[in-house]
Amino acid sequence: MTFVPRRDLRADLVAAATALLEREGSVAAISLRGVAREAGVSAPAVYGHFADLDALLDAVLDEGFVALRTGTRSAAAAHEDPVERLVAGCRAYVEQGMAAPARYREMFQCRSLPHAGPAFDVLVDAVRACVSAGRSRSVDARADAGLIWTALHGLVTLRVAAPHVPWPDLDDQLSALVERLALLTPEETLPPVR
Amino acid sequence: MTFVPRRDLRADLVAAATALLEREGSVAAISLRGVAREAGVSAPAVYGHFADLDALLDAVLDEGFVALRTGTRSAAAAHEDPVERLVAGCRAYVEQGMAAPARYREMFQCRSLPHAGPAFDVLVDAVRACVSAGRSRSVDARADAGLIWTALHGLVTLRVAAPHVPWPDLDDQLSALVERLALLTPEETLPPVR
DNA sequence: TGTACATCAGTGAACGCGCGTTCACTGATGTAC
DNA sequence: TGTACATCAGTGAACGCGCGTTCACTGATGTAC
Repeated sequence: MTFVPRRDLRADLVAAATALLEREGSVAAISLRGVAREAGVSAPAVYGHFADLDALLDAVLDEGFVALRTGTRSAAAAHEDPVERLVAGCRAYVEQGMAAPARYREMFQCRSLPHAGPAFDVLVDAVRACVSAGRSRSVDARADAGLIWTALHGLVTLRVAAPHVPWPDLDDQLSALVERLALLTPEETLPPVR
Repeated sequence: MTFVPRRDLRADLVAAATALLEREGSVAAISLRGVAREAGVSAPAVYGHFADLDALLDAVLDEGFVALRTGTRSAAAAHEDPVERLVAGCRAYVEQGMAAPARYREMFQCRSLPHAGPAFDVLVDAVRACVSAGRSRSVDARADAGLIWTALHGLVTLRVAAPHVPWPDLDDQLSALVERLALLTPEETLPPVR
């Protein structure tokens, strides 16, 4: 029995394609030969692990969805207060997106967004928790969660697209967006709903 | 003197590339030969009007910026009330973006966004007009305009990216975003600032 | 322990294809006389 | 009005290139005896 696998070429290929994606800025600029070159392997070697280039790129984007989901979940889980949970989750979403902007953009392009539904429900629940705690005036948590997602998506993509614009502090923008769109109220204003 | 120019191949090429862009979904999928084919002309004919494919694509995106600017300006100009102006301009922005989604996306990708500055100032002024009329509680019009732009950008790109999601009514979302992010107040609540 | 063999991940050469770009050309349009 | 010519937008053939994909292969690893 060997505990030292020589190499996980499949993972290396996904990593190479991910690096290439950020360097080139678009999946359309990525070639199977280019990924193989980046991974230090011959082009036909790719076929041992993926049916074709599309399957490899699918794996890259799937990894992005996993990172987005686990990142936001663990960030939210680190807080007890529902408002802090909501804001922390949103911040993690933006950070995950901006950490790999080209991958983030491609994830939301021409795909069925298979992971979107459950992830969005988590956001809706986070808003509902704020309402239950008397910290949000929202009367339609699902609709307001949609506004928040929209704004977070805009925050990631617009900042990455226009890096030369003198943007305000990211955290200030994020806090303002979440506070206003989730209709958050100062902690002391409203008593919890009975 | 002839008033019937036989054909404006330059305009035809830009139109062909624009159509191709929406069909393919990405500038990276567009080839010089493909554009020439779409325009019914040989590939070398392109060189009579553009230095290369990049110059042609620049013309396509420039046309997009012009459409975005003129569309929002004329929509805003149709209203007297500052809140109506702001909302109408924002709605026109979203409509222009969604009318040519692939072009819109590419406009905000890897480019210096040359037209962004002045266009953004128009938005800032629109928010300021609401403040002056006592219709907005904003204390930082520039920052709040940044939030609005962010949200509008997210609205266009997220809806286009996730068409299968059962989105709420576009106008409802747009109104809610602008109202909350521009800190608009009901007309009768505040008297105009003196 | 040593030898023969099966397995299989990765290689290198080859293919056909569409690409960007060049070049000499053609043929319609406009002008000079 | 008619003829000769200059202009110039667009053509078709050709080039070299990187691509995706195939194929027979190689050589290291693990197993059977």
